Amino acid sequence: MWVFQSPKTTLLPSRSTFSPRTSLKPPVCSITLNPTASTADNNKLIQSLCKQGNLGQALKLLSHEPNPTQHTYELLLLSCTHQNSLLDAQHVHRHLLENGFDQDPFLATKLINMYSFFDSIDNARKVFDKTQNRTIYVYNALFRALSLVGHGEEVLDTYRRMNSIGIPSDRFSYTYVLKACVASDCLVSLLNKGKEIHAHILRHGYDGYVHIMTTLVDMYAKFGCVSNASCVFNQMPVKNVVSWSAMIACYAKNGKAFEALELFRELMLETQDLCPNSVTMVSVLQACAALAALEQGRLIHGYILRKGLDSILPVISALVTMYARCGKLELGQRVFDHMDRRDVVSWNSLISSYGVHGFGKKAIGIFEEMTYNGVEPSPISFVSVLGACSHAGLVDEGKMLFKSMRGAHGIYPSVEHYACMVDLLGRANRLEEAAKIIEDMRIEPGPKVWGSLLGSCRIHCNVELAERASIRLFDLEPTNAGNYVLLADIYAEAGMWDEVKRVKKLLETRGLQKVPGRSWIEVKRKIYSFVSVDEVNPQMEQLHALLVKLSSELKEEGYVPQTKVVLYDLKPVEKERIVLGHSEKLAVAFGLINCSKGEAIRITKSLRLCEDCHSFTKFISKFTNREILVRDVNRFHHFRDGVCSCGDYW
DNA sequence: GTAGGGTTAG
Repeated sequence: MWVFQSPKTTLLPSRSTFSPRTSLKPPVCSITLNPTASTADNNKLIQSLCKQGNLGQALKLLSHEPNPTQHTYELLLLSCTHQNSLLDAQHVHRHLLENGFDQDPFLATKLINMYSFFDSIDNARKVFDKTQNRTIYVYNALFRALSLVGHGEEVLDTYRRMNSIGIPSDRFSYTYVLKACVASDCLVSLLNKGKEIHAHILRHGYDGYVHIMTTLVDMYAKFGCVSNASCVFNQMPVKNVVSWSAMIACYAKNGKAFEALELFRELMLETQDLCPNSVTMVSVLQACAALAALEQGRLIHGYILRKGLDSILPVISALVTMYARCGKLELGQRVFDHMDRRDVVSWNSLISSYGVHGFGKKAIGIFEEMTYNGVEPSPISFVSVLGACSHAGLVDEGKMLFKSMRGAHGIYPSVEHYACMVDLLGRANRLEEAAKIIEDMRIEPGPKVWGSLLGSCRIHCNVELAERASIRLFDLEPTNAGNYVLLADIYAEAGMWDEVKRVKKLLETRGLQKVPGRSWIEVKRKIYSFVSVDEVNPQMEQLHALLVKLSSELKEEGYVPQTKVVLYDLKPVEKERIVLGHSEKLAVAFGLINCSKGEAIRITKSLRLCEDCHSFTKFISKFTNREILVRDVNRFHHFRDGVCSCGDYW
């Protein structure tokens, strides 16, 4: 028997000096044979070496110790994950099998966790299969491992078998299986399974556990079931900051930014003992960005500074995006400039910020600066930079970047990337080339890709290609009203009124409705929202009167109403009345009345800006000498002195 | 011995 000793280190460092995440440099050890050392001493020494991060020496000693303990194996496995060494981990695994620990449920749990860490799900499953005494810990470890790789269905199968042999769920199992419902890579929604488990949780009296109920809120949020999520949230007997954050995130992610900000206000006003943290703030910033609520966003930024949350990377990335999406690109850039460290997400935020403002070349420049600084682009970096190329019409640059994905960065294009390319080529009126890209795709082109093509056909009024794309889209997402409306728009523009009727009939028979466009504006920290058929707003009469007056004045300046977007076969004057009532025009009129003269008018639109509103706003900006910023669903339009920053390319 | 919310795009 022998041991080795490091002359300058004590054999057993105190617990406080053990920091598994920091990669400690192994101390220089001199190995001394100690024939009298006991098994207990050796185990202690191996454990101590593991804690010091000296895995190599620990393994050397292991090979000479015939009786390692369970705890020794546990620390060895942990050390292998900290050192990121799958090979060593497998060596320890073999060793413990040979030493009679093959049926130890405690070590089986650790092994499953370890293989999960190394993304080696087959090995994790094998450990589970070979373990006969499956405690709830063993089951939970497998549930967690499978959920992490998206095998939700398998979790639920195993869970059902576990229950059928009389092993009840514990509070941990419930959180894992709820997560499994969302973490499924199969196409069938597991929402109903989630609801069943919800009922189970209530029946078994687990509805008092904050963790479980928060996971439920999150599960409903991820399925887009906002009302179910808020119902669970409202009925929670105890809520903490995580539950509040989950509900705020649910609103922010599901197009309910108003509600997200409202709930945050409630959290601040009505709970004294709960303090929002960085996670909460990220969702709140997302909500501000969605609404282009600049003043609210500034207040939140102030709060973040006061609470010292301004060094947390996700918070800063969300701040950059918030400012850019509120039309303050330069403030976003300033926040970025002040970062003392940046990750790929921070860079992506800035790239997409320049992209939505139409500065394609600048976005490419930042992308290049990022790689020059040694930050590897992620798939989202490419979505951002390709999107930026698309908005700016930089076709050649986009094609080169797309080509470099696989060649220079080893990233295989996903559906999103193909959709960007189709958009890039389609917008530039290279529709056949866009269609060819789809033909040559090695993966199944999903609705995003066909949707991009249809959108481009709408811009360039290509009926034949639009019909081809629509056939696929109606099949892939039969309930998306937007696709039918796009096709009807194209027919209307081509004057094919019978076809317009046919598509509208199709919409009707399928029980779908056109989602009305909505525009909103923030004035003195309050957000005002408009739809074209709004009769509730008390200022509506005044707004209409102003628009009629402006329209006739602008006509003298050369404005010609573009009425081809109206999906009805009406007289020109009626069509003109309809486009004059578009929600963004109402918001512009509201801004003209309620914003002070030197202040820019900032408007957000839920759909793509129509050609008439675009032309109208250009004239307005010159005629009234006002700066008007409109963010539509794709990008920013910055109107000044009769010109738009998009160069009429959008 | 295990658990809950978040960053960028679309």
